[in-house]
Parts: sequence; C-alpha cells; structure tokens
Amino acid sequence: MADDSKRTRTRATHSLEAVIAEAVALLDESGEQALTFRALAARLGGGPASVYWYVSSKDELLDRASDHVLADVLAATEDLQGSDPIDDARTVAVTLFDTIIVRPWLAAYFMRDAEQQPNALRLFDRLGRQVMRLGLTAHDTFDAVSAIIGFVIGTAADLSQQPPQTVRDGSLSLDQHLQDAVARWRALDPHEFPFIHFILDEFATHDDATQFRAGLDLLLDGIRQRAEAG
Amino acid sequence: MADDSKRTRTRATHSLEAVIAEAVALLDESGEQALTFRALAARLGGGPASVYWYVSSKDELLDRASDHVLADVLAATEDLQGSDPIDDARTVAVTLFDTIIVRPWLAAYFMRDAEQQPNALRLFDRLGRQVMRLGLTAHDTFDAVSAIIGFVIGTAADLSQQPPQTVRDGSLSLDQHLQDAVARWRALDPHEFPFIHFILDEFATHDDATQFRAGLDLLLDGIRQRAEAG
DNA sequence: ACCTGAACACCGTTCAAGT
DNA sequence: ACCTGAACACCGTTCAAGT
Repeated sequence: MADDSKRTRTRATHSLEAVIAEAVALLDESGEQALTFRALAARLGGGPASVYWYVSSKDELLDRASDHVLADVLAATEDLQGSDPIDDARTVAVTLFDTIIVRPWLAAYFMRDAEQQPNALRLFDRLGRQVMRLGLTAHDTFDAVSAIIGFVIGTAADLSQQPPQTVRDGSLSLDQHLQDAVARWRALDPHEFPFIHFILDEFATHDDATQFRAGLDLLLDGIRQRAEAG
Repeated sequence: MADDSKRTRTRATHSLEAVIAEAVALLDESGEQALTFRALAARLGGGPASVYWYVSSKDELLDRASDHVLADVLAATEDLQGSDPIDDARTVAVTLFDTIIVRPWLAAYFMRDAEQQPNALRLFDRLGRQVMRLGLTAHDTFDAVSAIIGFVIGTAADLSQQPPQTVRDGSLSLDQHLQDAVARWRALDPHEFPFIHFILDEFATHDDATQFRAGLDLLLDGIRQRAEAG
C-alpha cells in the first residue's frame, strides 16, 4: 500500500494545451492586461518561470492563444458549399468577425506568424476556396481574399476597442457616452463638418454589427462585379 | 548687470506641443516599445513625472501622438473637389494608408477618442464629404464611409506588423523570410489547401501597397454601384 | 503653475538549482 | 524533461516637496 493519500503534490505539471487554454480563459475573463505570466502561472498552480518551458515569450503566448480561438471559427464554417460562393464567403467573414468582436485582443495577433498559427492558415484557405469558385484569376482572387480579411480585422479591431475610462469605471453608461458624443457633434459648425451633421442621426441610432455587414456587402458587391465583368 | 551667463538652468520646462512632438519623434525613430516616460523625459531634459503635468496617462499620450500625425494627412488632402467623388475618396484613403503603414503604432490609436483627437474627426469629415457627393442616403453614406475607414485601418495594421524575430535580429532578410514561407506553403497538401496553392505564385511576387489599392478599388466599386442603383 | 526626487507596485525574462 | 526560487532590469504611476 502506497501512501498516496498522504503525499502532497509539491510540483505542478502542465502541458502546452493547458497553458494556452488557461491563457485564453484569462484573456476572455479579464482582458489583455490581465494576462501576465504571474497570473497565468497562479491559475496553473506553479511559478511564472514554468510557463517558459512551453512558450519562449509573451508574444508567442498571444500568437498561440489567438490561433487557439480560431479553432471555433473553423468548426463553425465546415462544409460550406452553398449555391452562391459569395454567400459562403460572407458566412466565413461574419463568423470571424463575431469571434473577434468579443475578443479585442485577437485582432492584433491574427495571422502574424503562419508557422505558429496553423488555424489562421486554414481559415485563410477556407475563405479563399469560396472566392475561388467565382472563377477570377489567381491574382484577382488573392486580392479579393486579402481585402475581405483586411476589412474584417480592421472593422472588428475598431469596434472592439476598449471603452473610454468614464465608461469603464461606471461613471457613465455606454449609452450615455454615445449621447454625449452626439451632443458634442451637434454643436460643431455645420459648415466645417457637413458630413458629421449629415450622418448625425444615423450615428446616434446605428448598430455596429449591422454596419459591419453593410460594409462587407459593399465589398462583396465589388468582388462579384469583378467576377461578372471578367 | 545680471549674472545670467553664470547661472545654470536647473529646471526643465516644456509644453504640451513639445511633449507630443517628442513622443512622435521617439515613436518614429525607435518604435512603440521605445516610448517610455523615462526615455521621453530624458529627451525633454527632465524627470518622468514632469510629463504627467501634460498628459494623465500613457494612453492619452498615444491618443494625442496619433492625432498629431494626422495633421499631415489633413494637409495633404486639402481642396479635394475633382470631377469624380470616388477618386477624391480614394485619395484620402490612400494618403491615410501611406501614413499608417510607416507607423505601426498608429492603427491601434486611430479615432479612439473623438474628444482628444480633433484631427481624426476632421479626417472623418473630409472623407465623408467626398462620399456625400454620390447622393446616397445618410444611412448608406455613413455605412460607406465607415467601411472605407475600417478597410484602410485594418489593412494597414495587418501590413505594418512587426517583422518576425528572425528578421529583426538580422539572421534572416525580409526577402529570405518570404521565400521560406513560400517554400513551406508549397509543401502543404494541395487537397487540404487548394487556395494557398492557387495563389502561391501571386503571393511570392505581390506588393502590399499595390494589393491595398486593388482591395480599396473593389470596395469603391461596390459603393459606386450602390450609388448608381439608388 | 510646473517640475524634482524618490518611491511603490508591478512587469517580462533569466538562470542556477532542484527533482 | 520539467519545475522552483529568486533575482535582474525594467515599467507606469503617485506624491510630497520644492521653486
């Protein structure tokens, strides 16, 4: 009979999988600034230095965490082969957008290192496969796919930005903050800011996710047009 | 006769303008990680705490630095009133892109806080004014302008990313690194990655700035189409 | 009004040493 | 092979005190 029950486990032990999964959990729960080697190690039950056995830097940790999350996007976009390639491309783009929008930290690390981010590569290919069906040249197909990715990342990064201090500390609601911005914009000189005044009411009532879809459709329209022309 | 020449200046003195200008210089010379309160204060000839008289946090410092740089974009896009609104919108977009691409730190802070970033607001209006000339509804105009901004920021952020470690430390040239990536991609299973293989040669020879313009034109085509339809 | 000096509470990263 | 302990060289930020 071994005295297993008496022995206290003194040495922690993890795995790359556990390290990355825990990093993502920390990121999702408390944001990018909460991810420190000390906090991560504490959750894993060990010392900060132990994490360095699995990743060689914080950059690599974030690269891998980003790629880890993309697995969900891949899972959600399997077996796309609808009648309209553009519809399928839209589905991939929207799914990616929805994943980034709730993870402000993701945009900055997406597809930074193809070697360490196999899922990003798969996603790139999956989107590309849909666009390929339009029959464009390799050159135009590459341009179109890159444009879609750039648009999704850029818009998501823009919209998932950290809210201003006054909103974070609870001294101002998000809605109140929006109303304040609208009020300030309304006070601007209409001759100096004609566009701002033109779209003020739209700005006051717009929804980010809806606007993203509208912009995406403009881009996809341009791509379809190119396909039909040539 | 005062003994001015003998007295040594013991107290440093700056101004908000000087602080921001020096921050931009530091950023442009050595990148985001080089911008610390200590390094900035050293250049200004004072202690780190003195900077806090002008800005209340590093975030605010970066917000203001970003906006400072946009003044150049504004200056370069004055008096746009060509015959084609789309051409003028393209000019604003390209100018903004060219400014961000050489400043990787800019994308993350662009238009984060309209209050602290008056130039961003002006630029937003300037681009919007061109799109307004297309005669779309306020709703569609807002969507179109937001899409262009998102595309520019996203693509620029993507392309201005820090090169990988091996390139930074000089152990691999940028071109060598690209060739390596191509070689790795060529080794991928063509059935699993049909798109990657389809565009491989294009990838190997493409130019980022050219590809940005191609993508922008796709989006602008979609917008023009919308204008002609409605 | 604006700056100094010095500290506080953190960071990422390294490395000899342990198991 | 994998983890611990403890340190190193930094950070942003604060604050009493000076001028």
